[in-house]
Amino acid sequence: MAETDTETPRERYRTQVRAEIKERAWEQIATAGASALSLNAVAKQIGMSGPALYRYYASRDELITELIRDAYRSLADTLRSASAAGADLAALAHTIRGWALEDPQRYLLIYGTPVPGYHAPGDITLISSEIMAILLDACAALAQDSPATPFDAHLADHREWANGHPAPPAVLHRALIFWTRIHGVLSLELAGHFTGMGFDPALLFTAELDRLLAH
Amino acid sequence: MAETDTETPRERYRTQVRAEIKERAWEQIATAGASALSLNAVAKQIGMSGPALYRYYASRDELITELIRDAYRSLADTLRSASAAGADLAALAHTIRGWALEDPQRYLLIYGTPVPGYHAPGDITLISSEIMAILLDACAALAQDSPATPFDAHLADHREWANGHPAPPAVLHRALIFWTRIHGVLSLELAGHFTGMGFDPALLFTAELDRLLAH
DNA sequence: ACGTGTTCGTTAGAAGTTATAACCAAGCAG
DNA sequence: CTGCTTGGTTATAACTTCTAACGAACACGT
Repeated sequence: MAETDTETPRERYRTQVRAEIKERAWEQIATAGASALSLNAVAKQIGMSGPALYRYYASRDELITELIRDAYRSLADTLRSASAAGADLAALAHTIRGWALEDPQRYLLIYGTPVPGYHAPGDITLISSEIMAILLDACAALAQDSPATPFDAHLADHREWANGHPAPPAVLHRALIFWTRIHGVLSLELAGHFTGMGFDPALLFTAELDRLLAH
Repeated sequence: MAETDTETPRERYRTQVRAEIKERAWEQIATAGASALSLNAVAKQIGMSGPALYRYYASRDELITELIRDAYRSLADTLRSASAAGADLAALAHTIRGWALEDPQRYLLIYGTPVPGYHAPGDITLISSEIMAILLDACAALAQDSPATPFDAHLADHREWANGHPAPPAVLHRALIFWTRIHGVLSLELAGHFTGMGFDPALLFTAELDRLLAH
């Protein structure tokens, strides 16, 4: 392990502390949710008192934004490496579910209820479109003959979000419903709305995935 | 308007104040989300100072639970009256969407990210199953020939959640995917994940609904 | 090797929050 | 009219985020 050594010890220390802060923050979020994240508690767990933490993050919101960014980054990386390993759309779906179950609050931090005023910084929407690009590729690789719907026509005129991806409207449509259906089952499962209903959420998930791939 | 007059003026006043508290609480939630609901702010808006509010709700959580209950109640009532007016599954879907867009935070309060520890009291799950019953009825009314899936077989053995509804497994399955798909599109729309993508969420919603009804 | 200046941590404090305790006034009943 | 229940008040405790002021430790240029 050599180089990238233009790091002063000060900078090394700083990034390490920032990492530990995020570490502890994730622990809190995992057990109590993002709304219960307390900077004070994080600071005390690390062993420094309260306001010291503001040397590393300007505000609670900035820390949370960083966590959201990391979560997106993690999902994008996971999907990209799965895709590079030859995963098809079905495999990607299971990859997403596995990633979500690994840390439900991390998924919910991204796709859960946002605070009404919040606007993600630009680089985050960039990662989000990286994810979308992977999904679009996987959908495009799937040769399928869906009848053209009115919404397909609408998408032909509104494809900015595809970021120049050359897929035909039907593929764009497929990527969207892949997203919404996966999220529909997954978010209800993670939010606990299936608990006590008796059936196995995993089976519902794969059943829904099968339907998506069938038609 | 007569009777049910076994109400003492004290009780009348009490229920009226409780109603106003909820009123103001909804206003706050609608603009800033449930996590930003402040009992103090609500109390001041009503004109009484802070702790007076604890005569009416034992805690912030109790107030929020009551709001969740009211939200469920409102959705169930809306669906029931729509159903009574002859609405089919498609109409119910649009009813749900209309209800959600009317006050997005109200929908998200029910189906959004929960706090990890939270368990809804029994009477709320009761309302929830009332909603499910309406959906099951609407799905049962729709004669459809879906090929039996493995998940259908699983549902045949795990139908407790249907609360004794006599629908066959395929109908149970249809009700579930109706729920998850509607929620998938709707929650992403309400959370703002479609903003800036260019297409019209309403068209995606109806397209997804059409697919659901087609197969 | 020695100032100097940036950085990091501390404590103090302001302005919030939920929630409890103690107290007082007003309403309702015997 | 006496008293009890109820609804409001203020004071306080224990939190929260976040700013300010100060001190110490470190890195760097001379």
